[in-house]
Amino acid sequence: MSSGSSRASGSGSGSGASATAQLLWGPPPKPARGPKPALSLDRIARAGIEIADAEGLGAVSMQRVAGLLDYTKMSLYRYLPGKAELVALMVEAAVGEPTEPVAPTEPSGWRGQLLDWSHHLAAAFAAHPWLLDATVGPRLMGPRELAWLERVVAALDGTGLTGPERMDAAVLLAGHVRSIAEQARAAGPGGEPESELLAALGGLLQEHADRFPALAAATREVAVDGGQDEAFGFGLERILDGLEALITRRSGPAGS
Amino acid sequence: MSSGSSRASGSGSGSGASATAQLLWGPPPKPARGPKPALSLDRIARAGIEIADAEGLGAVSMQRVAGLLDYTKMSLYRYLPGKAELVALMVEAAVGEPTEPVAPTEPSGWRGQLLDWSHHLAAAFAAHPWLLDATVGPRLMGPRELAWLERVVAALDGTGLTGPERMDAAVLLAGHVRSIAEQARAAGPGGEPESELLAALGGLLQEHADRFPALAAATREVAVDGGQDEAFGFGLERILDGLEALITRRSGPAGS
DNA sequence: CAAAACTGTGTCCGGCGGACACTGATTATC
DNA sequence: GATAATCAGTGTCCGCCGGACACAGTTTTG
Repeated sequence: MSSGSSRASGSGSGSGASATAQLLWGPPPKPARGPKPALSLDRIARAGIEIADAEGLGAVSMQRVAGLLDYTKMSLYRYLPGKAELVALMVEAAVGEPTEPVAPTEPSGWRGQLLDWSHHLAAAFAAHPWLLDATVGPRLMGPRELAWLERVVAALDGTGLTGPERMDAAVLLAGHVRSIAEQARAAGPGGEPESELLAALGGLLQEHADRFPALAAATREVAVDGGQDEAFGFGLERILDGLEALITRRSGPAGS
Repeated sequence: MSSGSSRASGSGSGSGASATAQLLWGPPPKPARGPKPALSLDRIARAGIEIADAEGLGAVSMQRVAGLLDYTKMSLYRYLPGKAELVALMVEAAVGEPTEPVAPTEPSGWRGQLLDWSHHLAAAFAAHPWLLDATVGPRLMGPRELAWLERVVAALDGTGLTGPERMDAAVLLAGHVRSIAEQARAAGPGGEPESELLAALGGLLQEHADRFPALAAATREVAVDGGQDEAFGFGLERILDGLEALITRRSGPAGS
């Protein structure tokens, strides 16, 4: 199901969406009658994260997670309806609480807020690269994840942007952070500029430079410039510039 | 998976990267000695696309593809080293040849070029939603895919942007198109505004509106506004505005 | 005509997510 | 305190996946 993703779940017992919602949003730890559970959702999620951090999301299977906790695979199904829910919990645990706004809301402070937010999000992706795999496609988000979204939308309060526009801006920013994070991962966990993959791609590009003249020329310059950090900042500044242009264009003629 | 995705291949026989490269870039159809192959890479890829279009990338397995062609699974391995290569071929076949630039390169024609390019890319994602799943993470790109990238980089020739900056702009645009395409897919293949998933998310959001005030307020307005199309255009205009700001800022003081 | 080379097949393996029936511990009720 | 309901953890089974490998059949080369 890993790569398959999209529409696959919901085959088994519960209604997939609401089951996930219950786990992510309303986990009332009812006092039960039988024996006390030896495991907990938190421990399970942390075990999954440990595996994913070390070997990627593909290495996370029920058996692996259970084995790491010295239990059998089926024990986990007493806590989670399926693997999709496990991943959802892992994501929710790994993203962490969003950081507080740096400064209340100075005039044009939104730009600093968004900059800060983007860097924090990028840091989360860097710390847990598998988040890129776990957050693709339509899914149900947890409270932590929504809180991140809330922060960026709230930062745009008072800018004159409509609600949908603020949402669109959030999507725009998040998309950029994702793109760069994926690019950075392709280049290798460390700073090595040449993963076997990038080297192969570069070789092919130079080999067929006649078919891709602009591209070949552009990539030849990359070595001189920095790397992914530059790309991150560049796109970020472009987006913020674009937002600023819209905001001033709207408030300019009427207000100040 | 999907999700497995990332680093999983390369276990078996050939060196994963170069094998894929050979299939995508240099397929010299050598005249062979034995019986003529009854299948072809093209037919196999098209069968895979047919399944993926109908049921998503998760439904694409060797057995399914082989079955659709009335062959057995192992026959396919005579043509492809593994599933990763199959997906790579499917992507390369599905993206299609990039469209020609609309107008040579008028002054500030780059903006129209990029707009056109983005819409064509969005159309590709809409026609084959599984492309979103198939193009995540570090992969080797085929000539068609590189040609798309080439077109956007070429469109920025003569704008004063450096090579890396042009690449960064391409990543920025592509990331935006991806984000919107994923959002659109979540809303449902048709135009239904309420997939079960979005409804659940909206319900949760209103239920906890106190924790996400800005978000709750922003999403309440969504119904009034259009939908994903607006989001696409909005982000696109912001990015282009940001690029234009940089371009004019650079060439302004010196040139015209 | 033989031999080599190649295509397609059947069978097997380990691993995956998950269903289901079961044992055993715990606790609420009488 | 005895009993019955309930729930945690286990073992076994299934179908499906990607892939390895040996084999049969066919066609070209010498």
